[in-house]
Order: sequence, then structure tokens, then C-alpha cells
Amino acid sequence: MPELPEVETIKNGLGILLPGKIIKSIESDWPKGFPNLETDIEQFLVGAKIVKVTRRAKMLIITLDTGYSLVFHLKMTGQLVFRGKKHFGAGHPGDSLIGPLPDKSTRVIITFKQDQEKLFFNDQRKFGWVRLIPTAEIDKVDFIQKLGPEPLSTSFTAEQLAGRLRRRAHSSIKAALLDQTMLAGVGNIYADESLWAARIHPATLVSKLSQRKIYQLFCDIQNVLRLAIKEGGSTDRNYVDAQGYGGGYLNVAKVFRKENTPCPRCGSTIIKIRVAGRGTHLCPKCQKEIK
DNA sequence: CACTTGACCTGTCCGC
DNA sequence: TGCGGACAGGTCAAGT
Repeated sequence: MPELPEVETIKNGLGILLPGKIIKSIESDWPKGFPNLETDIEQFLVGAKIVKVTRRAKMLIITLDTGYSLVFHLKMTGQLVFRGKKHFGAGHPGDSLIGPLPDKSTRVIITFKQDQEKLFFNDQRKFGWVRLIPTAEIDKVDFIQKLGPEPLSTSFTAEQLAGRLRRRAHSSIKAALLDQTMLAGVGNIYADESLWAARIHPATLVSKLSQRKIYQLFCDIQNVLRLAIKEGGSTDRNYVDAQGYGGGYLNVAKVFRKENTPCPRCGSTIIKIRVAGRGTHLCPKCQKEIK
């Protein structure tokens, strides 16, 4: 569920909270999710200072001053939440910590030197992971290097989208949008929302889309993602931001999880079907499949 | 090679 | 109330 807007929201929060913090200790009993912790903790993590927090696709990157970065993927149920002093200058020595406490889904606990503040990596379903990677090599790691363009990058163009879609000409447009090597950051929620906005049936074959439709989709992907970031992402059940608060996008969503309710555009009943192996929401009247 | 399906996990919800 | 099974959706390996 953490797609681009959710990870961007977490990044914005942690970007204010974490830089300058120094890691005191890391606890984890999750070798599968954090495989190199044992060998690397003393050398590259303890004592490291956080330089910045960034995002690439659905991954969150915490850059350290040791030449290494922690790269997180939250997959479906991951959370990165901070527990610390009051922020934005309101705290002072002696204040108690505020924010989320660890729970049974907490897989990694990073404790900072400053006042024992903590960052929790929670993941109910354990699909997520965190890797320690040399900062200079991040762009060369295969799962980063294979990624498609960032949809909100100023260098991303409709022509670029059309060009990359040609590689997926024989799949459904929904499957193509979910393909992170085609375009980075779009997941199930925003694929459905973007396709509704562009009036494209999710099962439409890419090869059947006109240039005009692709241009419309290009605009709508960006509009939907920007609105979702403004709303702080989508909270269904698991997603929370860096301080543990949910996002509001599902309150303004048009089709996602809106089956059996009226289409906001034409009043027809929104349906839920299965496309590309995913639950898929659409308006059968606004979004006619092109065979 | 292009594309689809199943596995990875755990919690929740539904029907019996 | 308890229990089995479907379902949730990001990604990769395996299968068609």
C-alpha cells in the first residue's frame, strides 16, 4: 500500500525529524528483512549521523555520513514511525517522548543518541526489507537501476511515457502501470484512480490506446499523485506517516474501494473486477474497454 | 521474450 | 463461538 504518495509523505516527515540524529543502537531479530545487520552494525551504523532522507520509487533512503545508506521498502504493510521529543523547536530537556510505541509488528528499532529517540520499522506481513548499501552504489543496484522514471520528475514527459508503454504493448494498461520498470511509484490505488480520471478501462490493451489517451493518462497520473501527496497518502488499514497519522486521500478517491457507490462523474455504479491479478475499481460507463 | 500466476506473510472478515 | 477460506496488494521467481 505504501505507493509513491505514501512514501513521499513519510519522507517529508522524516526529512524534518531525522537529519543530524546519531545512531546509538539498532535492534532487530529479522534476518530476512534486514540481512546485513549482524555484520555491518558496528562498522557502518553505530555512531553514524543521518544526513538526509530521500525517496526513489516506493523506496525510502536514509543517507548516513559513513558513506552508507539505509534503503527501506515498505511493501504492503510497512511503517516507518518516529518517537521523539516534541519537534519544530517546542521541546526542551526533560520532556518525555511522544509518538508511537513499538508493537508486535515492530521489526527494527533504531535508537538515537539524542534523548533515546527512536525510529521503528513496523511490518505486519514481513514483506518489507531494509538494506545497507554504499551511497555511491545505490544508482547501480539492480532493483534501483531497473526502475522506470519518476512520474513527478520535471524531466518526465508524455513522449517518454508513450515510448516506455510500447514495451508493454500486449498487456493491459493496468498491468503496465503497475510495472515499476515501466514507471516508478504507481501501485494499485493510484493506477485505478488515474485510469478513471483518464476514462480508460483498466483491461484495455496498451496497443489500443491512442496518443491522445496516453497524453490524458500522463496528465492524470501526475494530477492524482499530486493530490494524494497533498492529502498525505491513502490510509486503508496499515499506512501511517512518520509520526503515526493516517492520510486522507481515500476520502477524496473516486473509485478505489468505492464499489457499489455512484460514479462521481456519471452516477453509474462503480464496480470491482480483477485485472492483472489485482482488485480493480472502475466505472463501467465512463471507462469502456477498447478491444 | 512477453506476459501471467503463485508465493511470500499476517490479520481480518465472512459464512457455516 | 470456532474454524476454514478468501482476501488485502508490492514484487519476484517460476510457469505458460
